[in-house]
Amino acid sequence: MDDSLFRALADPTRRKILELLTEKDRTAGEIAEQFPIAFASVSHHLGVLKAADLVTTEREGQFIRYRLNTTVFQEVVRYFMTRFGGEGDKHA
Amino acid sequence: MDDSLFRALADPTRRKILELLTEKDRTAGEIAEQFPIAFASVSHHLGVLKAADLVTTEREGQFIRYRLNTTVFQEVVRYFMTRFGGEGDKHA
DNA sequence: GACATATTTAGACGTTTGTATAAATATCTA
DNA sequence: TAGATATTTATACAAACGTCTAAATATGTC
Repeated sequence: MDDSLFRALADPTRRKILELLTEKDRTAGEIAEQFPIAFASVSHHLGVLKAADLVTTEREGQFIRYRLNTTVFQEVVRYFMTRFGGEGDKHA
Repeated sequence: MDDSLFRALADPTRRKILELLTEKDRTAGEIAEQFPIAFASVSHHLGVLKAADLVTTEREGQFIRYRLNTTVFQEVVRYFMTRFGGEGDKHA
């Protein structure tokens, strides 16, 4: 399990971004306007999330669309269930 | 979901500590000797894990025994499954 | 090409983090 | 009480982090 993944999840703004992307894909600007910090700061967070492979990007003209990479989340769930799950998956 | 939890998981040494505690409960010293860093540094990590409620402690004479708090891990799994799971729990 | 919009990159700055050493606290044994 | 062992707390410091402003890059429109 990659270190960058957990470091990426450590910041609350980034987790909020991921939750926003759960609803639907969004452009960088759409994401940024949800937060009280500078666009450049959000862009930095998006870069961290992308480096951790938690999101993917696709250019659409001027815009860059961000999408959740659900595959990685399934790996995270597996990580926790196998190592620390206890009986956590019994009633899943 | 508490912020301290994800911050606690962000450090590789702390994740290693948690994996050690998966096998069996251990005293602070038993944990510390597994790492190349100072005992005091490991003690700091243990404090972070305890503050995040990822471990519990119990004094046994001179020793302090650390134990994994599996309840919190189940909450983490639930967090990921509900928010980002996609179809991750279908084949669990 | 020139200008507007969308986004990232660069550089700076204060805060947090992980580590170390030294001192403090707690328990056990004699 | 004195001394040994186990662990934490205090303090310091370099590295990493989150944020900012300004500049750079990319695309679309005129």
